[in-house]
Amino acid sequence: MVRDRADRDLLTMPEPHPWQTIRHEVIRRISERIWLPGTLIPSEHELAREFGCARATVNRALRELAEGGLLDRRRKAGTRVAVAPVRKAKLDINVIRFDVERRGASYRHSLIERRRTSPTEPIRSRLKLGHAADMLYLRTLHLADEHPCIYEERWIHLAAAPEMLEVDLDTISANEWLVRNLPFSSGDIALSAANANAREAALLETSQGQALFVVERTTWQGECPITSVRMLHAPGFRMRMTL
Amino acid sequence: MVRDRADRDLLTMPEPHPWQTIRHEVIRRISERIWLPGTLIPSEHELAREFGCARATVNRALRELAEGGLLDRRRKAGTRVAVAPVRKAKLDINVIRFDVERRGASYRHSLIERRRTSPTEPIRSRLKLGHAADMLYLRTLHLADEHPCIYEERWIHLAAAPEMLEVDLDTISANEWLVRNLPFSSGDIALSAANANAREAALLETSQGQALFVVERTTWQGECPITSVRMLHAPGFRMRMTL
DNA sequence: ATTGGAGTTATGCATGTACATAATCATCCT
DNA sequence: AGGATGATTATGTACATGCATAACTCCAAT
Repeated sequence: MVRDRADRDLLTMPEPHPWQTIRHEVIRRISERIWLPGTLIPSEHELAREFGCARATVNRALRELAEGGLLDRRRKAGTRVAVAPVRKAKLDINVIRFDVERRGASYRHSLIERRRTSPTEPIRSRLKLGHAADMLYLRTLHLADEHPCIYEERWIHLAAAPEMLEVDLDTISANEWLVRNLPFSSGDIALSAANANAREAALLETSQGQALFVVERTTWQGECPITSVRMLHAPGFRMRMTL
Repeated sequence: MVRDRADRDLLTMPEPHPWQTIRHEVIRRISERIWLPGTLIPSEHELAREFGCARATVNRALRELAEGGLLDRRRKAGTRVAVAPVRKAKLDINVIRFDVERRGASYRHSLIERRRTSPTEPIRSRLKLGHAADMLYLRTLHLADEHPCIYEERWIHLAAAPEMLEVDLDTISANEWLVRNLPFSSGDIALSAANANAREAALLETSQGQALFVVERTTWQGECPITSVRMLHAPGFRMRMTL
């Protein structure tokens, strides 16, 4: 049998499902150096026999670990402990309002500028739009407990989101409207650091030159770009994630 | 049948497996607003009938999408399109040397300081070590094509990695040695931005006050902390990921 | 010696069945 | 009416089986 209460309780508590138990046990054997990096571990068949379960159950556990980067699997070659694991960290991309409210603060946003125009060259190339396109350019300040926390500059491709012209952006932020109404199929994110210029510093109530955490995000619906946004976070912001 | 070449080729190419085809098709129906946010989608049974496959196959596709945050699933309640999707982005955490070499640059690192000492208070609390512990403190500069790209300050818990005392840190960086020899079971990461102080600016060949991208990472083996590191990235660094 | 198969083997996936579990809904009893 | 109860239903998981596919081994043919 797979379940073993005595062992179970010593580790992280409730793991009712066999495949989770197996995953946990494999992690244990790797982190306690029972199975060394680079070495072959038993085949799914053998593990299934050892744990007294079906091969599919072992497969699910090992597949998850391989996706997480801890194992290397190749057909016929078998499964080995990753030598230099490329670990995968998962980052939650949430609506800004939720992030703020989850920290127990009150949320408000303020539209600074709203302009219908065609994109600048860097934006055009980032969105892979060959010719001038009809776009909405927005500058928005997000506040937590009335303190500015994010200043964002956003381009919205009106061909992808024509309804955006009718949206009352004082009631709902473009961020939230888009997330709620245009689930995107793909996107990319770039994180970096930049010094605040005079205008940005004033908006974020800090001083010029202050290091700001920058998130740039572009989202697509298939081949069609939806929006590209640059978000400057107020000093002190930290983005957390777990491995 | 599930496969449909004509549709297939218009999207992202090779998707030989039914469950991937189904996943893709569900994404399409959501992003093209055929299935609106908040609405119930057909049950696994119905979809299995529609796609002419087993329920388990549908289940796998939907499970992946739920893990990615695009769907909300609850027993009996059924599956609905997430209203305000908390999308999950995956970030690859690689060995620094690999990252540099993958960009086509030559890698070198240089040990600036190596000291056996007990940790400062902030480090002690971050590692949840109540009393003074025996640790190794390292300062290292990582270079790409002889230009500094990362300056790191690292604490290593010697109880977790006693072999570290014997390692020749000019031959292999602590980063790489640890990844190769102590596959860890868990860790946390915090990303932020900071202004370079005089010493950091000098090491990274930039000017004081320059905004730097900061990665702080702590790793654990079960309950036992292994290492905590603060990495300052040279100006211009961007961390990319996809949704 | 190198190339080219054929055989073998481990993983990857699909299927049908079965049972567990959670949530919802209708119903019955007080 | 209101609350407890049991039926229903969709998802979550497990399992046995079978085939597909990739890659390794080894042997034979050129």
